Amino acid sequence: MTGMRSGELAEAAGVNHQTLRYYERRGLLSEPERTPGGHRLYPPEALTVLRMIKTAQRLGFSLDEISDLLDAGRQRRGSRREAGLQARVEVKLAEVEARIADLGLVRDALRTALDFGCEDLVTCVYEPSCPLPFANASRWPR
Amino acid sequence: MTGMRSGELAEAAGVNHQTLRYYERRGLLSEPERTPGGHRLYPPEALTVLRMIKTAQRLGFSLDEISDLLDAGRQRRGSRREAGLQARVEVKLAEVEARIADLGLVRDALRTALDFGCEDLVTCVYEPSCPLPFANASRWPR
DNA sequence: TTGAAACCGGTACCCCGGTACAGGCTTACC
DNA sequence: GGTAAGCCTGTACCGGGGTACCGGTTTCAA
Repeated sequence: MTGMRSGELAEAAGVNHQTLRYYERRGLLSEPERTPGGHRLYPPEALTVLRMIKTAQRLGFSLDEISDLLDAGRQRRGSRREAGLQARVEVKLAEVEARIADLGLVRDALRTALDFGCEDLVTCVYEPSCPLPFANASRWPR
Repeated sequence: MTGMRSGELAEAAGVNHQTLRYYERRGLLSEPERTPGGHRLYPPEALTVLRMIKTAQRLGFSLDEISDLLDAGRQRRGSRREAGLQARVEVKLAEVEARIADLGLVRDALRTALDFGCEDLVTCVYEPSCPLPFANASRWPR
């Protein structure tokens, strides 16, 4: 009866020990063996799964998406069923690129505000020459 | 007794009418006049403030930060106190640039996963040649 | 005058990814 | 066998930015 205790695994993976139970509830981490007294005993694979989860999170996948990814992987290794990692990565890549493009616009607007020397949003919004993107803000008199 | 009704303002600003009360509670929108019956009557400035809020949110500021920004602006117009918008924009610009850089790494990792043709994270993590950044993931035998 | 639409305050709930706490049991070591 | 550290379950809470529902009141136009 070997395996890692929950605290040990949490430490190795660099997560809070409560997170392990949370992932178990969410179905990301499968239920491990128990000692006769009911304490969890994780196999080494659990650490691998945790690292995968963290990597995927880092790549922008939500826990729900990661759950799908893991399930899809488990399916695939049995039957020849639909893979999808490639397809999902493509989708996520497009999302990330869109987000980068959008943040680029934000960055430009912030730089503009610096260059222009904006000192107060309330004044700026009344200032026709202020280049900040006040969407649809017709600038009121007074 | 003129002014916009709450539904009118919400519509004009493109926000949910509940959001107006929420912003009022958070101190972003000051309490407007009321009709004798207690209905809110907003001055046109309220729409301006809402557009400023939305613009600032778009630039990456949180509602707390926006609240500060608005307060700072109000202070400044009275006394010569505390400038701040420039400084805060600088900080926010740095944050946005850091986020862009980080997302650039994520994008690269996703592209790598596509190029490499990764089909399954569980397999990949055992595959020494897989280039995905499984941080600290020593690859287990079996 | 009547009736629908709009508005009121209060409170509860949503998503997301966890984190904390309470009260009790198990394990490990001396 | 004692005791401290570690673990168990269940439940509640965090933050950020809202959104929904309720029962009751006000407004406005026909």
